[in-house]
Amino acid sequence: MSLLSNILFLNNQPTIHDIAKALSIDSSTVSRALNDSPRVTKHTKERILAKANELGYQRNLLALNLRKKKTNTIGVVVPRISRYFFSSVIQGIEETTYLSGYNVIICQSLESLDREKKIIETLAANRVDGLLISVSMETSNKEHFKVLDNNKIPYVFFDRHLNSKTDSNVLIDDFKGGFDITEHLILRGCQKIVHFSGPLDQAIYKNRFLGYKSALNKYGIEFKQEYVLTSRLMENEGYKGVDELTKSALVFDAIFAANDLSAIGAMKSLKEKKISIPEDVAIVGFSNEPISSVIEPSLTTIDQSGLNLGVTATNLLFKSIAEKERFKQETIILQANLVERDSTRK
Amino acid sequence: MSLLSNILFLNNQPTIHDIAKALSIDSSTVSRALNDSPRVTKHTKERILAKANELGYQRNLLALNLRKKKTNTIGVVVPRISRYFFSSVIQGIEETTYLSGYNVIICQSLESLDREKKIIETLAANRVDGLLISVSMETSNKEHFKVLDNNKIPYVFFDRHLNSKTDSNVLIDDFKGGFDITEHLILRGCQKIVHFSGPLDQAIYKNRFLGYKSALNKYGIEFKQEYVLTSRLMENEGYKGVDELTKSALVFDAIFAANDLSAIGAMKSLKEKKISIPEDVAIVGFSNEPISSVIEPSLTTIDQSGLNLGVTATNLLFKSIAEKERFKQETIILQANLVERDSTRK
DNA sequence: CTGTTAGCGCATTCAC
DNA sequence: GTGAATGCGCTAACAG
Repeated sequence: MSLLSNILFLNNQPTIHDIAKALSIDSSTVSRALNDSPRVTKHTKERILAKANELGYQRNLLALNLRKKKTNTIGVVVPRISRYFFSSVIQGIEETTYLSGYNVIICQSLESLDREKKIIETLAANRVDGLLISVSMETSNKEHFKVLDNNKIPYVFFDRHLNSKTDSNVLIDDFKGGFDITEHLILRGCQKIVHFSGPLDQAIYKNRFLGYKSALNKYGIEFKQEYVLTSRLMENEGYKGVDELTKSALVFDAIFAANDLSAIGAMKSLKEKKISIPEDVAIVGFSNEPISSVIEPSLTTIDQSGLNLGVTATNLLFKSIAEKERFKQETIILQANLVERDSTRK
Repeated sequence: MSLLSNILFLNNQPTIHDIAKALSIDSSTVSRALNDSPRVTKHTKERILAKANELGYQRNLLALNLRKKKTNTIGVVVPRISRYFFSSVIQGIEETTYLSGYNVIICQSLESLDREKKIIETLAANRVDGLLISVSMETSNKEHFKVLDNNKIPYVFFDRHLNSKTDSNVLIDDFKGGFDITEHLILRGCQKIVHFSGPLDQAIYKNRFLGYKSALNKYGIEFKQEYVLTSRLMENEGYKGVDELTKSALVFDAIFAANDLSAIGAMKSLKEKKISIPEDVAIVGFSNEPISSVIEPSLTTIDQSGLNLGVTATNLLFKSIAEKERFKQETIILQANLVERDSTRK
């Protein structure tokens, strides 16, 4: 029999039927034993567990999930995992899911709408129980979320959202962040503040921009369009932004960059041009990238606490999953604080 | 009928049977049509597709994969996605899988053996077609890989491996890297080179260490144990390392850190202590972290090209998956080049 | 070209 | 406490 079972099991992964056959019992009993059902004798339970171990049995989650119509898995979609902000959000997500036994599938859209579409379809096809997403820079509507609605898969936007009250969102107060950071610069004596902005059909960049304008307005500083440089906020765009500024001979005494990458790029360019940042030009970024404190200790930023955001978003999603039928949409806005790295500056 | 179908489909995700019933045909025809089989009339194909669209049908990959015994998915396990090196490897992996229609599940062990075990079990239970892994710092044997062997799931180690010829590995030539970097320091006049090393039961750290020793030997410099500081190479450990060195009053003129994090930590500490790095102490890291060039333009590193590593590892895994039965183990060693960031140094 | 049948691996109802 | 039967959603062999 040992030989027979060896032949039978050689090329196939063992199933509950295999272990049932080997023990001359029914597979349903094996199933119960493996799930530690109280309706199975201790004795048979032990025999089954021993056999399962012997055969190297590993339960098939595909079959289980198909049967249960639940995967215990949530999908996470971010533009790029290499961005510190997103990996810290993921950290928060995983901490939360780990405790409740949920699994996480992490996907990167790489700022491409096409990839985002494909990812969402795949996740829906894989029947994830829910979805956490921060949309790509190319995403401005939620057509491709219909698949999720059709399949009743709940989802929560975090950080990068679509500005809709009918969605569930966990957000940073970007308006206040933009306002605070601009005010901070003004109070330090800056009057000609350049703003490196992102795509304005993206709610977060629009709100940061509006915060910027609002602060200027409060202090009676005239808003000038030429002080706003719009890009996709990649590092090289921050770099080129400074180039443009110096070439155009526009006078400026501060830069408020709408994200960390562009701030870093700007910093590099200023350094190369030997424009002394602490004295002549202040840069303020929108980030919780810790590395920035090394690059430029005087860089002031808005700390977004990705960890907290991740935890909050996951819990909101869990709530939606639990409520199942017609879950109520909800928007949570977290406050982010201005962090001045180097308080010795004037 | 429209009402009936609405009631029927309200709470459940539509299946091929639903669309078959609605069209009074068999589900197998629907299946064929959805897979664009040539054995279905154009006419019925169109009817089916229209209906599928109308119902918001989304195929269930759980069922498909269960049936086909293939998931078209590979698992990737790394210590931390936030480490630039790993996220660049992932970049390479995704580029390769994207082209062949494979999906990727990314998991973080967070340097914990326990988590690594659980992750591998989950991936095995989910029947991934293969696995790419860079082990945690706590991993020194492959007991927990038995599940994969039992289920005939091929796997390839990249970067952090277990030094076994019976595995498939895609590696960096760490010995040569350690040698090159040490030689580089010696040729620049350094004689008292401190080495920040990692757990020596990890092949990569051992090999970097052996490369270090070998270079010292070549140039007739005596190896001294007190010049080697072993830790888990986190940033704060690099920081504390320098503290220890200055406290112990050990004379040194260079540091070779076995990874980027500890190099960054060391750099910070030196900066704070106002020890002029370019003149008195040289630091050399083992990394392709691009940010380091901003932190300290004079930091020389070994460039590991994570992208290339990811591509190579994925292709090797694909080969193993294709060969299926008794795939041959293979080790590929990639060369990494020394990159001197600031060539103006003496 | 389309329908019938069977089964992937599992859990769950209903019997006994 | 255990077995028999059924079905999750899908594809593939076999008919016709």
